[in-house]
Amino acid sequence: MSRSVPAPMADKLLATAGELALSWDEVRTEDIAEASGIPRATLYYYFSSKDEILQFLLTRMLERLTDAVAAAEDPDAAIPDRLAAVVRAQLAHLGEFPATAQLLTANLGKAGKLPDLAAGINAAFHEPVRRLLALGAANGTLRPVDPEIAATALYGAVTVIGLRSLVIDNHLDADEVSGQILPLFWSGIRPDVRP
Amino acid sequence: MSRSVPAPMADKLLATAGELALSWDEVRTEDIAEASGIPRATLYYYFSSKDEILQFLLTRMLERLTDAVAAAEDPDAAIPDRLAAVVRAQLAHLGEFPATAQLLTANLGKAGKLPDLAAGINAAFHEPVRRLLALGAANGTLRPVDPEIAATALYGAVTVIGLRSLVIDNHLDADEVSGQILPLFWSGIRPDVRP
DNA sequence: CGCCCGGTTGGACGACGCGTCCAAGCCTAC
DNA sequence: GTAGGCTTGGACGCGTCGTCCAACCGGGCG
Repeated sequence: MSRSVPAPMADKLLATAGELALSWDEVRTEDIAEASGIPRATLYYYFSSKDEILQFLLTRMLERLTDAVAAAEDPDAAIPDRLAAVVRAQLAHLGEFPATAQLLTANLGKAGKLPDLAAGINAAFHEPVRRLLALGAANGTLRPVDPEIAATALYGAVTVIGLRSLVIDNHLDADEVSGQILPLFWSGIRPDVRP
Repeated sequence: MSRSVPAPMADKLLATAGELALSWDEVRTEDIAEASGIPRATLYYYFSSKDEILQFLLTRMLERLTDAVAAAEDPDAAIPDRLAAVVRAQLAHLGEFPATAQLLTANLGKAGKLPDLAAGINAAFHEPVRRLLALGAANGTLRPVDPEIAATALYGAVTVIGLRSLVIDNHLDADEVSGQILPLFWSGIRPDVRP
């Protein structure tokens, strides 16, 4: 169990994530200390292991994303628009904090064993989409599909396309990318019927 | 550079992947030795590092998948059917070799830095889908979408849904899962127009 | 037969990073 | 001024990786 981390230290850590290697076991505690300016002994005063530092970075990132998604949604708008807003907010977050986002996917092996991280991914990515898909199916503004499956598919598509954009282009334009993903999921790949 | 691995040793290693922890840095070389029956000294005779063993496992897995995908495709069938066959073959492979598939995604951080692994993922997952999407768009059997984006989206959706099925249900029925993914991508989530 | 040579193996070893511990310093509150 | 909590440097034990070597095995060849 870690002591509650003082805000300035949390900021330093989150700000420093970009300078660390992607594969967490190639990051030495001394690297974290150097990059963040927090000495090793102090890190171990607050965290009981290196993996707990990773967990801290990732849960903080997911909490912020969960909040950003909630803020992006206009409860009065039509479901398809709300869904678009959620996806755009998720992509915008990937673009804003690329380092932690890549840390998450690069270390899914560790992350998968931490229950609260799985819950965080669910709260930030899966659940907001699943809810809207179910609502839309119920009121007829979306075609009825299995919301569980479709939400998972969107999660996979959004994160993989987002990370691909980050890796290849080294940046991510949320409007541009969501403008590519959403029409694909909206209309599918069935050819338009000729009238 | 690793010596060419004798076939019996390769088989032992691939067969043993399921007994190893998901996070590669939690796997000790001694664990690999015990699980596979190949002594540590012999492993280091063929591989120059633990990561090279991981790379070997993953590239072999991706090569098999690439072959399976090529075999599943009937060049005379219609593009949408060929696309469905490709996706089904990918899911079937995830179901058949769940351990290596999970190893791949759990250690993307290491895998991402190895160029031939990235190429392997492309050859097994991305390229076959991209090609069909482009062909279908050209001959009108698929709605024209950016094949690059759509192939990436399908890759994300297929792997994430496949792994979710493996983790939750502990098995994967390729027909069932492809029967859920394909209609979603085929028709999208736009509500059907009332005539 | 005796030799060579490549593969196989056990065991020892150095390097290195993690996590622990302690003692000294510092600051604040009382 | 003193007590208690935070901060830090430095040293240490421990486990794992990767290396090395010497011994062994078995087949091919002169």
